[in-house]
Amino acid sequence: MKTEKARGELPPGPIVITDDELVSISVRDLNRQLKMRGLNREDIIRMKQRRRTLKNRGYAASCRTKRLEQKDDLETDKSTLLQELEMIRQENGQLQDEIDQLRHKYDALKKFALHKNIPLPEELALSEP
Amino acid sequence: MKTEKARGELPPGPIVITDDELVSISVRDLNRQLKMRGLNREDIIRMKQRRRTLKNRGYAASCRTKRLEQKDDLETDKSTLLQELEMIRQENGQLQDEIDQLRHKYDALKKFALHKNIPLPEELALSEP
DNA sequence: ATGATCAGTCAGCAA
DNA sequence: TTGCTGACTGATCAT
Repeated sequence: MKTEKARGELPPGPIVITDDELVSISVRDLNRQLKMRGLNREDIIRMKQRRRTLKNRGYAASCRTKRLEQKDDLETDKSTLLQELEMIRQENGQLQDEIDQLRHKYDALKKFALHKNIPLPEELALSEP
Repeated sequence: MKTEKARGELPPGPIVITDDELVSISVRDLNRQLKMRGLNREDIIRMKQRRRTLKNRGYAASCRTKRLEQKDDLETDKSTLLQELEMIRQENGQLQDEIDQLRHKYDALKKFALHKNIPLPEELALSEP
């Protein structure tokens, strides 16, 4: 970052405006200020260019910040998804266990009926693959 | 990218070496070459600096490439995880359906026994919340 | 004109 | 010395 020049109250001199002011001032006001003091076309062009450069400096900073934010977002998304996946995998295992238990009990019930020679209705006698 | 200067076969002149050569040559060889031709200390310093700059240009390119790759990796990881999550959610739903079906059939079997006044063994008579 | 982004340059850190 | 990265600059593109 370039150092900032201190500025008095509008002394007509070579240093007319600080960087901060130059970037924030509107084009209209800038032109007015430039006209108020008598400035070379060269100086005016230089001033305009300095303004553009300062703006660019800001844009570049935004760009970098944005890039970092996007990266952070992606990383956050990723770890969130990983956690979510882990949760669901666990849930999945529990469901599988539940199925196994149910199937066991169902089979036991059928076996009981079979031993007792109790005929089951067709739709209840089917086995589960 | 800066343009590349063509070079003849070691003519002792101001242009001694191309950019490509300058970045790839070893420091030892560079020093040898510089000594072979009689060069100012200034020219030598300039040459060294040019070499460093060229190297930096390459480093910057690597840095950008790397950054892009990492971003791509993150994005790939993310979409993979999303797919995986979708798969597992579906699987989960299927398991849940299976459980519901099993539970229905189990209940039906118990109800059947109840109507027929068939006493069930205790561990088979329990209901599942 | 403004804003964003790329490639190149330099400073400064780390290996 | 080498390699990497943050910040700055100018070029270039789009709005």
